Amino acid sequence: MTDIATRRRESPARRRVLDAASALFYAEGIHAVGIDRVIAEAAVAKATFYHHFPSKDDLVCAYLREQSDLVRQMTVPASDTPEDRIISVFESLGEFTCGPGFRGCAFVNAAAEYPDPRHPVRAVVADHRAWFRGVLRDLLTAAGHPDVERTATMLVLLRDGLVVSGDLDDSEENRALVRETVSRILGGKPKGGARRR
Amino acid sequence: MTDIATRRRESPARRRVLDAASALFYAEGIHAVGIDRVIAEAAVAKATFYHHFPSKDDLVCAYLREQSDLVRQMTVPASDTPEDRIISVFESLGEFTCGPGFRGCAFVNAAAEYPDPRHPVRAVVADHRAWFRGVLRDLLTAAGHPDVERTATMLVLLRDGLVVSGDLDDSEENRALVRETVSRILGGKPKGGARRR
DNA sequence: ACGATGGTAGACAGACTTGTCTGGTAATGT
DNA sequence: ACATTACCAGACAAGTCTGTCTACCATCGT
Repeated sequence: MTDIATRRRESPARRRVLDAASALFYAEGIHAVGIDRVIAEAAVAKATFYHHFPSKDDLVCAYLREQSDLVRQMTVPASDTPEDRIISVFESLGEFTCGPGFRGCAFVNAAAEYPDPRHPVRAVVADHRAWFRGVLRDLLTAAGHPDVERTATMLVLLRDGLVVSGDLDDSEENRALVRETVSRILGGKPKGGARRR
Repeated sequence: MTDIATRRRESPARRRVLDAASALFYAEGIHAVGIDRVIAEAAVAKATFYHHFPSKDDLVCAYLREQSDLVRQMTVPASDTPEDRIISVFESLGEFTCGPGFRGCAFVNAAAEYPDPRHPVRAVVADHRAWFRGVLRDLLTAAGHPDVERTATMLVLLRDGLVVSGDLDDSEENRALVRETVSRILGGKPKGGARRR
């Protein structure tokens, strides 16, 4: 979606607005950043801003959609086996949470600020999450995993844990455990109704 | 901390403010709820509010401290074996995320709205997380688990996953998988450096 | 009897919020 | 040549935000 050709065609002012908004919203939170801050940082007139984005909500959705696009472009797991590809996805995630400016997941953080499930922002978040779950489902299926749906759900839990704890706890410690955690989740074979106890 | 004796001794107006603030902050977010909303809901004069809470930040911290106290009171895992107690803690959490008014974790949501790690709100969040990790560490130690620290870290990741995904995805599905997920995390024995490939 | 404490009601200040509107300039496509 | 489009600068409206302040009332311990 947001490839180079599209960017070249798009208006420079709009680009500056989106870049400024992304940096500010992610670093400081959405409600905490006013339109005036965004247009000042983007060096854009107010009328120009409202020409490209009819409301702040539109800007927020555009910000999240672009983040989703960027994540999708970066998530191209290139490894030998499908199982290694799953591990690769999560190791990238673990490294991401150790990055210098990491402040949690843009989607989780945005959802915390927009509690109404019917709000458009929530739809963008849900769309992104559905995509990620689909990636995991495909990889598990390709790996011939015997319990695709349930394991995909568990891996989504791990994903959310990594982005939250990566912001609030020691992200290096988490990164060092990513591989082992994925292995434990993948490796526990349920084998019918037999439960440990 | 917040036991019945303390509550009886405390001022009714302050109690109403804290109750109103807790409900509003949790349901709608902190930045989205102004002081005027809180004092109107609590039926309290503005001067009275600022008498008990010098600033909004103080109110937010008091809200989170009380939530932490409530969680600690509710987290009294009564089961036979320590391992069952761990499962019990997470099954309670899974049920909690299925509750009617569940809107995610108060601490995670608050942290999303206060990105500055040096902010007092972040200290309350960190304190709560340290307590929870300590509970897991103690239970794992009591259970004689061979890998206490690393497994505690993984279980914290699971906790964060449950509270985030419980708000954004199908919380019933997560609840149905809690027991199995904890088992997989506990059960995968690292046994020296042997890694699956 | 009296001061301290805790409470109510509401005006006020000053900053900040989103969003609209006027007016003018520059580039671009037909 | 001309209309459309994109852009800039900034005033403005109407509301909300946190926090302060005045003025008054009730209760209670000493």
